[in-house]
Amino acid sequence: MKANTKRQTRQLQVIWEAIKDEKSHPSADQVYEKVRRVMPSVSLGTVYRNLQKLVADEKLQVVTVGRTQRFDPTVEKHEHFICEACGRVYDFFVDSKRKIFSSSLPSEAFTVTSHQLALYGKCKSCQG
Amino acid sequence: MKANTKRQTRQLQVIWEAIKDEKSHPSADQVYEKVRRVMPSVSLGTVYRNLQKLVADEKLQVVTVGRTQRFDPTVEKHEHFICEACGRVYDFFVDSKRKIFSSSLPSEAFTVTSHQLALYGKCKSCQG
DNA sequence: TTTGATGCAAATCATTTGCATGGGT
DNA sequence: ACCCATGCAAATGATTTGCATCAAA
Repeated sequence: MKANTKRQTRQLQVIWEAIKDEKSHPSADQVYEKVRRVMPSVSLGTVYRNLQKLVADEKLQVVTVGRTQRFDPTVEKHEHFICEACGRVYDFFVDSKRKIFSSSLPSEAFTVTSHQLALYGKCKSCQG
Repeated sequence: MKANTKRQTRQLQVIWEAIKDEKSHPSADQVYEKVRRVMPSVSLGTVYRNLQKLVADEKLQVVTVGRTQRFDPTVEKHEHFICEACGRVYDFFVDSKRKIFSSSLPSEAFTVTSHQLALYGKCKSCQG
């Protein structure tokens, strides 16, 4: 907790506690509902603002599914599999990315700073 | 023009004309503005509905940039480079994708039906 | 005490939808 | 004539923001 985070408020602590071990890639609203249980007076705006801070501090990553941002406490570089049946998001790791990307750029004049790879399909719980 | 498209309306024709040779990956609103010039009475809702039809008919592809859908008349499978400085979107093609993806799935129990790869950075017009 | 953070509500942005009317077929 | 498509406006969903007040430092 540093950089963009200037004050250690109780709501920031509670929000971080609510998401730090989440594997479900919750939306801001889902985080809000979870935080509400322990701090009913929290506001949705505060949840949004603190999630932004955590992202800026690189304690969270964002995955966009449809029109909704979802938050992932796994910050190591990784990719996502999005189940089109149930909406669940799964993390997975690829090692051989670097060479793939650098060999297929539109031109050397393009500087790549990041990338995003998402696979869509049916997860194992939704087969059949 | 078939499948989901049941009627050949003038607005559908005009909307298709407006986007079919576009390289700029316009948003619905940008298509609307362009269509308005030739058909001032068109409504934004109609533009949205017809863009959806064209996507369903596989005459257009969607690229999501931030919270906004952008439309691409290039329907062959390809990837996107998104310039974080100017917002422009560039198409590019990768051949060796298949082997990469199939070798890095979370598990064989996951069925992948599509994927989306986007590179972010600075395009050649925005260097320096 | 100072000033960033909060709660609340209103605002914004992109997109969708309900409904009466219009226009393809 | 049928009934899908349109124009319009209101509704929706996600997220942001203005502002008076509160509480970390």
